[in-house]
Amino acid sequence: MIKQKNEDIAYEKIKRAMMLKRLVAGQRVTEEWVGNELKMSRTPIRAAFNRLENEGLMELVPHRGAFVCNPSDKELEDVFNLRIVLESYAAELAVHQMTEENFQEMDQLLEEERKAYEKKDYEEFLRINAQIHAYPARVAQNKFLLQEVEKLNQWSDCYLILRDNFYSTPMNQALSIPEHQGVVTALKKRDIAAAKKAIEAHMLSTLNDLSERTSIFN
Amino acid sequence: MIKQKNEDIAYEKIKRAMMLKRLVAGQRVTEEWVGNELKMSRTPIRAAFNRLENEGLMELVPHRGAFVCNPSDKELEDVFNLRIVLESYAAELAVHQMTEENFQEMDQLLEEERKAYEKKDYEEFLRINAQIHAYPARVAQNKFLLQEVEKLNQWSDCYLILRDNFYSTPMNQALSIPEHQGVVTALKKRDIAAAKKAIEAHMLSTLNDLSERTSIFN
DNA sequence: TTTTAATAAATTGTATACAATCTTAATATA
DNA sequence: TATATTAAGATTGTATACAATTTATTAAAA
Repeated sequence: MIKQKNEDIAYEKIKRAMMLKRLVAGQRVTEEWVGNELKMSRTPIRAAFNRLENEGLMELVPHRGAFVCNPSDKELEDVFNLRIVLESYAAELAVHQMTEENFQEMDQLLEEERKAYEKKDYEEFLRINAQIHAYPARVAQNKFLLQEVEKLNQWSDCYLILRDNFYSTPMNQALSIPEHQGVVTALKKRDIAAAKKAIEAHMLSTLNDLSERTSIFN
Repeated sequence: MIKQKNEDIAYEKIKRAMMLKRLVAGQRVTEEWVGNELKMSRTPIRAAFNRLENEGLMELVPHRGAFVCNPSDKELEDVFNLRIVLESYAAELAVHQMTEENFQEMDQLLEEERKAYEKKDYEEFLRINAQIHAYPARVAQNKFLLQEVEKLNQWSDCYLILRDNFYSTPMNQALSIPEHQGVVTALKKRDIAAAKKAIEAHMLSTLNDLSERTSIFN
């Protein structure tokens, strides 16, 4: 059992606070305040802030404080479009490398996703969702690609939640299960065109759902 | 004039030391040692190390030290292939947004690149090279895409230099000038297929040159 | 009243001291 | 000699004190 560093714990807890909306978009937080909340000194908090800034989840303003990111519609669109490009590329690389074992693992992830949905365990659902999206990049074994796919996925989760748009209702999760299934089916057929189409459709479906929810009448 | 933070200065200087091969691939460096060299305390050095690790230029091993990255052939290939994907996508987004002014700016960058080559100012050459590669992503105004394109470009530079493969001789720089020209020409014609082809060809030409130089007989 | 200047407060940026952890070397034991 | 144990050293990880910088407040002047 390796002991986790405080700066890692701080990073995780701040991100989780965003996911649970205990920190809201645009909110100002200071190193001292978070340090008191987490009962740590400012040193590890500072390291965590830097990491979060680098990942686009916080904005650091010198001598003023740190701010939880407040993503615009444009930024969300940009991220989703980039995810389409990267995950499609990952699928292209992976499609001829996937073994029977890989397909079994993907099926199991889909199964676990379904269970998490039924249990209404949204944090678990998001965790598995991230694994599914990153799976082709993992098979492709391009670590730079994998890192970026995982990072953008995390961005998406935080952004959507901070904007109150997603996973607040379980409806959207229900939809994504068959869409994930569709991607896996295409990969099994080694049909890269179909896989890309399914990835793009799934990503846009998520994004569109978002646009609807953004309406003030929802 | 905004005063730069020590952690930013440290970050820049460490990266520059890599570019000038004062730090070599795999070399071990400690926070204390770098702090003494740069006449700073460990605090800003530590922040710089974290940033460099996040960008893949260093590897941090708890309680053992930090190591300058030692990229493998596979990693270099992976990065260049990813750059093809991202810069092609950027070109696709930018191709119909580029104005006459944009084209003039690109031409000017090409001109400056030529001058830097003639002056044998390699640091300047690399700086302009980075601007040229990032230009379409900048026009596309997807800040996530731009950030990633710039980051991968920097990786490439450091990796190539750490492996003694590039820009040690001016030959490779001479080659890339007409290749850059080719990309710009295609963009001017709004010919996205040609632009993508030119981008891919340029990237692979750089990578191939690398493979040749990797031979122990060179 | 509005603008300007000076001062105080808040916050980050940095240095330093100390604690925890890992590595290495020395020592003891089989 | 080989292996296990222990201790010492080196290095990062964390807390804290202080410096530098920015913002907010107050007071003064126009």
